[in-house]
Amino acid sequence: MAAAPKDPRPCSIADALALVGEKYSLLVLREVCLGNGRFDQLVRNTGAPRDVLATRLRRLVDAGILAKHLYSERPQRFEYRPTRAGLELEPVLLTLKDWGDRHLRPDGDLPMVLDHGCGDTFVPVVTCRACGGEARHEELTPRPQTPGWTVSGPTAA
Amino acid sequence: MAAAPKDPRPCSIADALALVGEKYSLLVLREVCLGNGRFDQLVRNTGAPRDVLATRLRRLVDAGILAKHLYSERPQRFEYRPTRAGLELEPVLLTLKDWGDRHLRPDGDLPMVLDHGCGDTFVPVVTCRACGGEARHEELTPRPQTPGWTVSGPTAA
DNA sequence: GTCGTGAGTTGGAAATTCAAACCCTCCCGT
DNA sequence: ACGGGAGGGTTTGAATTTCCAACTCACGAC
Repeated sequence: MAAAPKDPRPCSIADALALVGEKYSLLVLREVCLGNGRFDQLVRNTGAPRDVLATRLRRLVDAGILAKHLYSERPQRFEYRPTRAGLELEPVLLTLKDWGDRHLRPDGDLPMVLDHGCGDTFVPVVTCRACGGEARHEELTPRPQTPGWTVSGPTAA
Repeated sequence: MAAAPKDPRPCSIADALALVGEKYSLLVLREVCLGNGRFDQLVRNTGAPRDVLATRLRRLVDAGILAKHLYSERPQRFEYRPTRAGLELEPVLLTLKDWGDRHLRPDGDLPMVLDHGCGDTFVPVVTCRACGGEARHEELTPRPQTPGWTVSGPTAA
């Protein structure tokens, strides 16, 4: 019989969400990736209260997702920019945006469109690094590496 | 001069997060996608308080992301399963997991590994539907479709 | 009958969020 | 020198949420 764990499942998704899953954090990252990294821009564009925004920014900087960038000495003025690690969260934003575009906008009236360098409109597809095929739920088999944690069989609706 | 908007930027990311961005929602979806859709499993595996979990489940069902599935009449027992829309959030989970695996586990000690149908370990790559190329930040040009909202130029760190 | 299981609901204390106001440093025009 | 204004926050107190433990209700098993 499997152990009856008291703590939640160990999981990189949970760990990632502990850093960027709080309210506004991903919206901050969105703006910062768009190049709108100043405090007042972030307040306006995300709608976050100023104090909450200050807290989130500290956390994201501490986590190495954003960095403060001086754009003016005298008066000292900073701008937040994504670090390498922050930019690597862009796939999360892209897939989330795509889901929202497809499921929350039946009219097809998108607030933002991305153009890809190839000349076409960008639509994300998640593929397998090894074979290049699109990720389909039925072709993914989860293998928990921690004893006591299981998955339960057919996962379709 | 651009308008000075009072409301936050209209955005599918924000709209999607309004549905699935609350604490535990994506962990619930993770478990449900793994096939662990029963209330007590969700409590144990996500760590969510029972009342919060009940609230989240109602919201996700209302949003059409999960559906209740009767697995036993007398006594009536339900299980939550992802709908089509819920399964289409899997790319978000996959990219988030990958980020967590790479940035939050320097030891390379992953709590879960996914096997792909192709026989290899699954690692997600986000590609452009049109050209098949991997999405790179510098090759994506955002074009806001709503007047008054801008993006500010170079977005690299 | 009493115990155990599954799926929640209830009640109150603790932690977060929110909005508005405030502060500080500098730059500018007069 | 003085009065704005902009940028980047901090403070304060009220409104929400979260958390946790305990409780409920419906059954089935012993």
